[in-house]
Amino acid sequence: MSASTLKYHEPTPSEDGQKRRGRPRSETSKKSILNAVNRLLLLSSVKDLSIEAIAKKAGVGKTTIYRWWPNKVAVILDALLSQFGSMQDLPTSSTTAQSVKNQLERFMRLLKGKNGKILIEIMAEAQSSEETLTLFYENFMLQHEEIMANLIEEGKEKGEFRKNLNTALAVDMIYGSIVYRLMSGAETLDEEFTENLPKEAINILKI
Amino acid sequence: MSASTLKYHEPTPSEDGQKRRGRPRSETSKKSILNAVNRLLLLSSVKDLSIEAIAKKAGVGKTTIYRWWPNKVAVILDALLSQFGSMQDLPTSSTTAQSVKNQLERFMRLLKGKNGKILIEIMAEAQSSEETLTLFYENFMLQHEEIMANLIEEGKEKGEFRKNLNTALAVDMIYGSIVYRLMSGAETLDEEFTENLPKEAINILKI
Amino acid sequence: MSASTLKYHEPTPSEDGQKRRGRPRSETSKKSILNAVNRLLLLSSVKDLSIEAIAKKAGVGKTTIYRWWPNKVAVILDALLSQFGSMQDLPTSSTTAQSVKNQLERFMRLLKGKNGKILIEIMAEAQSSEETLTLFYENFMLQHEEIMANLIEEGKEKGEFRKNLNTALAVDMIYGSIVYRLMSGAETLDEEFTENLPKEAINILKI
Amino acid sequence: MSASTLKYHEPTPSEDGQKRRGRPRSETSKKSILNAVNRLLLLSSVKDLSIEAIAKKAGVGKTTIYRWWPNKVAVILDALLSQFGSMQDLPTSSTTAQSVKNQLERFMRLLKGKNGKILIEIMAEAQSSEETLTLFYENFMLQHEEIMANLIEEGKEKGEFRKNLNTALAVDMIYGSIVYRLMSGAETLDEEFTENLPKEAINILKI
DNA sequence: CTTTAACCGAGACGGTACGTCGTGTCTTAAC
DNA sequence: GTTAAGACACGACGTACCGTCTCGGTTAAAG
Repeated sequence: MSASTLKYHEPTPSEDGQKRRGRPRSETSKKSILNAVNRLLLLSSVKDLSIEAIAKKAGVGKTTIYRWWPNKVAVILDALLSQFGSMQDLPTSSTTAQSVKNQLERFMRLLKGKNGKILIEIMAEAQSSEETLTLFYENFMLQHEEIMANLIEEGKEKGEFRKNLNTALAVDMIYGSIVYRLMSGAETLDEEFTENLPKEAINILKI
Repeated sequence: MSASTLKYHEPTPSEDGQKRRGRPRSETSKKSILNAVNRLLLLSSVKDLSIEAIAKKAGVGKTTIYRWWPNKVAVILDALLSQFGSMQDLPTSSTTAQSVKNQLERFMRLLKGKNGKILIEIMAEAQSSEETLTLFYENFMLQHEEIMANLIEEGKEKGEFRKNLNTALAVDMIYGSIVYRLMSGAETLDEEFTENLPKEAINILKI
Repeated sequence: MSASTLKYHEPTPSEDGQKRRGRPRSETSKKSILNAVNRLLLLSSVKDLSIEAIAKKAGVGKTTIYRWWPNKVAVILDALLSQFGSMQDLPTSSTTAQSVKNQLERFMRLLKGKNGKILIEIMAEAQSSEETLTLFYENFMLQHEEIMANLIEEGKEKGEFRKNLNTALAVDMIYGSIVYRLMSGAETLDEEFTENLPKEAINILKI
Repeated sequence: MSASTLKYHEPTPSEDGQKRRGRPRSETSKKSILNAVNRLLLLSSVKDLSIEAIAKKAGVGKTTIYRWWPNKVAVILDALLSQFGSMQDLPTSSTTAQSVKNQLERFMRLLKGKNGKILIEIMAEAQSSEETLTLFYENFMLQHEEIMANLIEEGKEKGEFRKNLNTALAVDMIYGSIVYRLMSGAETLDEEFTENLPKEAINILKI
């Protein structure tokens, strides 16, 4: 499974057999846009990052950006995901509890350093419209949630976890605590948090 | 304890004995500003709400707003808190678990309807700067967190809750799940969620 | 010779052979701006005329005005000159004295009615900075001064005018008297003045 | 005759015999206001000088300024005239021509250095309303004009000057040339001008 | 020797306009 | 048909002053 790109990038009539007419989409432009975003994010917040600045830094017309992404959130999310690389399935572990732990650690490793801050800023920015919110949610959070939900269900079936556990709620609590911590002013996820969360998560899941 | 106002409203030299010079702050203006914000929030999102629109609606100069609040988040947060009214201490219940439940239900009742959406939008807006973030956190979330943290500690001492529980983490998980749910696109906290969260919260705290 | 436009209107790289890139300047906007200024000047003074009002009346963004003119004086001067139309050379007359008279009458005709008042208000407004002052002087007064100075020199050579006459001073006196009269509160140049000035001007020039 | 103050400074019911009740006007404030204006004029233009800045520099409430002067032009004009000191009548000279010369030189001496620039800026600022214009004209220019007009009439009667001379026009030309020169960008009246103007003025007046 | 009235400083008030920035759209010529 | 360039209408920003107002306090003449 891959989380590395959004689905905007196929030129519009994507599904017909014959070749598209006219000048093809410039891959160079796409790369330099995502590249520019990533470089700019080192210097400024998501809020302060403007499409205009991206276009200028990337040496690209604003139109080119607007043609391929619907809004700022989409571009930045795309740039961020391009950094994360593809999300391989985790190798299955001995116990489900261990799998949960692995999964959580992998997720938090993604958000180490500036990335956590940036992701939270994107999530915040995404709140401004229904459209961007689902864009963000479905392209990023949802897949992590699904993996975790499946693991929990698996644990419940195997008798490792409490049967009376509300899976959806547990997922909200686990990912919610990470998001909430980052939103409360923590610059990054400190070591204490990254160590304790998986342990405590297991505690609340187990019988 | 009161959550009804921010600390911006004392004219600058607040604590000295002698009287302030010059024309005193207009309480009428203050009220009409907070009022305007509350009325405007019914029609538009926090993002789309402009200082200019508030000033116009309130029949007030923009300067008057900027004189008393440092930014949009502060005004809106203030207006919202003025709606919530003061936060009385909860009457102590039979068990700590019950107190936790009561406290959570009270919190979620505050966020019923549009208020939940608005609060999350403020929280999102507040992400744009360190300053607004602490403003939001310290004037709203922090006091709720503290109440809950105290209850959990109390429960641990009384032997009601697990001794090995990480209090801070538990608080993050509980409030995080609410915030995260609202941030994920839920227009409001549905009945299912508001019923299940307190139950599950007790489950993870108890032995 | 033409006095009908300032030199702001050539897009920046004016003199190179190759075509300019990007969307070209909108002539429609330019016209509607100058038009709006001229209509607004009928109702309000130069001082009370705001860039914002012009933009609104012209149905144009403020930025479009700021893009092409450096300040209010420049726009208004431009609008006024667009009214005056181009300045043809006068047909040479029998005597230089007659030419001087013709030139003066033409100048004063330009300033009949509201135009005199407006021009003086622009001149007044232009005093606020070195930049606007030279803008005004070089784009309007200077050419009139030069014509007059040339005529006076010609008259001196032909023996019509006093050899010991200080040409520059004479020009200052003649145009100065007009400007000064308008600045002293005269709404317009009255008939008495417009009749007498040319006569008296000839008197002080002649032997 | 005195040109050193405007007539604003008598407290409102000026002409009745008995003393006014209440706290009398503070002369200290008046002085520090005029003083502040003169100091500020060394640093900024008349246009950029704000009532607020004057009040601050003078350590005075804005209300105090507005109580005694109707507008900015009035305050600044007042401050400038307080610098000029009183205008004594000139001692009569041998010839009227000499008197004219003396009068002109005295006038131009007043405008040496920054004062010329400032006066012209006041005159420019005064153009914005009928009221300020007459204020400026009647409190400053008019008395100079009258002296000159009287001298010219005297010269005509004595047979020194041309009988067919239009006195009003001559006055406009003479003072107009000075004003116009200063308005055209000259920082000050240079030596050449101050030497030549009186000579040329006599030339155009004489037979 | 208290009242009364006008003054004073400070500074908040409702406004207006400023000049700038970013949005998303558009119109060119070049490829 | 896409691209870079860049002009466009629009809307909001935060600031500066305007002229007015409202306080507490002062300073005199009038009662």
